Amino acid sequence: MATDPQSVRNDTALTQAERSAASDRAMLDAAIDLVLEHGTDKTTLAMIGERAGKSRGLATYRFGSKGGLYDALCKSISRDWLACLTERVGDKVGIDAMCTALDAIHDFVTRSPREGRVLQILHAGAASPSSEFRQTSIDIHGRQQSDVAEWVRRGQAEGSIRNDVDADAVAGQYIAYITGMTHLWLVSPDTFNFKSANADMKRQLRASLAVQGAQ
Amino acid sequence: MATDPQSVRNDTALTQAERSAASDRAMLDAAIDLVLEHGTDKTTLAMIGERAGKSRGLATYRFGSKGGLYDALCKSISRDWLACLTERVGDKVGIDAMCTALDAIHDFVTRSPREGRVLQILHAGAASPSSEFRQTSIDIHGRQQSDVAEWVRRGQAEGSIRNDVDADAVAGQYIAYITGMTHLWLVSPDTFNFKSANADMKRQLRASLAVQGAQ
DNA sequence: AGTCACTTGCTTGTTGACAGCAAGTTTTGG
DNA sequence: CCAAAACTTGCTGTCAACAAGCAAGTGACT
Repeated sequence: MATDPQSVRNDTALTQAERSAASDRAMLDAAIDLVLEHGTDKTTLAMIGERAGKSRGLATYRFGSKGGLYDALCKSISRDWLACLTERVGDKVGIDAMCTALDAIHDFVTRSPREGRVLQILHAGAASPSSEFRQTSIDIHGRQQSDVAEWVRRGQAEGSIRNDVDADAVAGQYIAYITGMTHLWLVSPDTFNFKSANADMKRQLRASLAVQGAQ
Repeated sequence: MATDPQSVRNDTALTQAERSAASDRAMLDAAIDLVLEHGTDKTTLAMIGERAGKSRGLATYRFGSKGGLYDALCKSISRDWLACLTERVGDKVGIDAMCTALDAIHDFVTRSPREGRVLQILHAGAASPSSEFRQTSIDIHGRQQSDVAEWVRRGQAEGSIRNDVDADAVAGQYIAYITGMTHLWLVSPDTFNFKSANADMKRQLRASLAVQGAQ
């Protein structure tokens, strides 16, 4: 009973959990900076640890390996993106949900351009056979695709989407388009007009999915 | 005319140019193997030189750097792909050209799966800020996109494509879709049905671009 | 033909940097 | 005070990049 931890801990002292959470965040933030500057391969674990105000070895110690760190970073940003998406889409379904998702992508990339770019770079890296978050990337795409397919099915149920389209096929095309569009924007942001591409896509979605005369 | 080099050269002796061309090819072939096995980053220049039957230092000497080698490899495979594409498409225009190009992709990936996969991996790598063939990748996409836009315009000129669509916007969407589709197929070939995705896309192209009542 | 000056293809030695590990040191908390 | 957790430092093997060199090829001139 005698000891009271809080009485002897000053402002800077944190609990163990707080310490590690804070240093994890600092290192992931540093990793975002460095990946944007130098890419994933020319960023070193020592650079990440030191920019986070820690030692050169901490990143390795905490995340196990370079791939492990990027996997954690991918999951962290994906969480934010998913939060942004679900907040925007809410419980919309059908064409509305698909169009709102396009807006959500644009919003996320505008509000968090650094995180958005890094997420793209990481997903692109999943193409490599040696990638450690290949499976993570596959899972994310799979989940997004089944979400979209569900939007389409509910749109058909409520009568806003034609019944003669295959929900899974539409979802596949939609996800492929988004994947390609974000990749092209990432590689050359100047020659790619995100906003007008989105407007075109929305028009396209309505034209090909909406039931005749509806909307 | 006095000297006749060919008379004194035996079977195994090659001219300098032939020698370097042969070793370049051998190293690019070795690089394809190794990139498929280990990815770009875990493949070493020494491995490439040695699998090509040469020394560990030749790849660096000839291509200057790891990035330089991958840039050369990207250009080499792109040449084959472009040849395959132009052979298939010929002087088709409009929706025909766009659908044939989808078939050409499927053909190329079926006939040269190794080259196709490596090309995808390299293009994905262009996402990194440190990539040395970033510009190469941008140029290739730009050229493809303007080719597609030209197909659309000629299709409009010959009356097979509606006049109220914007050729550049259509080309952008088409290229974005192809980019995403090939990426998704690369990352998880098992969960992605290339053939049926192509069929869906063709239907989609005809539905959204064809003049009412034509075809 | 012969040999000499020069170029080109290729190999080997070396250096600096990095990932990953292991053995330590400091901080926390009971 | 001591165990556990957070963190640092020392070290090793590997790699990209470079540089110095060797050997085969090439052309010019006799």
